[in-house]
Amino acid sequence: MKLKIKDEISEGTASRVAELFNALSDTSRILLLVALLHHERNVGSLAEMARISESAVSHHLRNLRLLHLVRARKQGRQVFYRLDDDHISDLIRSGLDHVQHG
Amino acid sequence: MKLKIKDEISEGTASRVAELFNALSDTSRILLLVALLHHERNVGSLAEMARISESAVSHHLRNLRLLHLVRARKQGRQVFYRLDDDHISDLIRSGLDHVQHG
DNA sequence: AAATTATATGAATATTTGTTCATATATCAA
DNA sequence: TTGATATATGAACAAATATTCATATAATTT
Repeated sequence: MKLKIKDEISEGTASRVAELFNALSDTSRILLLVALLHHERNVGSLAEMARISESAVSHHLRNLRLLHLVRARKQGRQVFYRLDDDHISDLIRSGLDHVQHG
Repeated sequence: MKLKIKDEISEGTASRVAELFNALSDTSRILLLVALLHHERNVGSLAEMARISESAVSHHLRNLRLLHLVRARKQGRQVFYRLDDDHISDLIRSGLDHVQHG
């Protein structure tokens, strides 16, 4: 079902939307989030997949956590991350879709 | 229909997805794009709605045009902009939706 | 307890980028 | 043609930010 959306929104709302998309506006973070589309993964595994240092991954995950895009689960000394909800994966899928086909 | 997406993509693909979302990662550009959700509008009207200078609007529109997010139509000395396709409005709607409800 | 492993954090740096200002181009009016 | 209007563009500056490096914390192993 497609909701109707006013063609004028508050600057505050616009700013929050921008903030959300901004979290998706970095190559490394896209690699991280795509890696989380199906399974949860720990930081080390994510670092490998995005080919950046674990420190860099940790910084990214912190931002993603603050925006509620990912959730953390600690198990022993590892921390497993997963996408916070289905809406996030839909957004990522839409972006991928737009780039690959449409 | 939900497509299955591999949980590992090339860095090139990730970079293009990031570039797409990056275009949506600025408050002014969100205000501009939301203003275009229903009607096409000229630059002056867009500047009013986003409350930034026409020059700033023009710079933003240039980037959005290069990424094929908006299309321009010249009529007399005015230039009317509209969203390039439905996929774009879906993305914006999803972002708004995520911020306002979900 | 000491050493090792996994992750987090703060500071510093380099790069990117949004806006402004000045100026350019194009179209219309007088 | 001259002047006014609408939009575009380039340079410059300030602000935001991704990564690295060094260090900290927490959990496990020896």
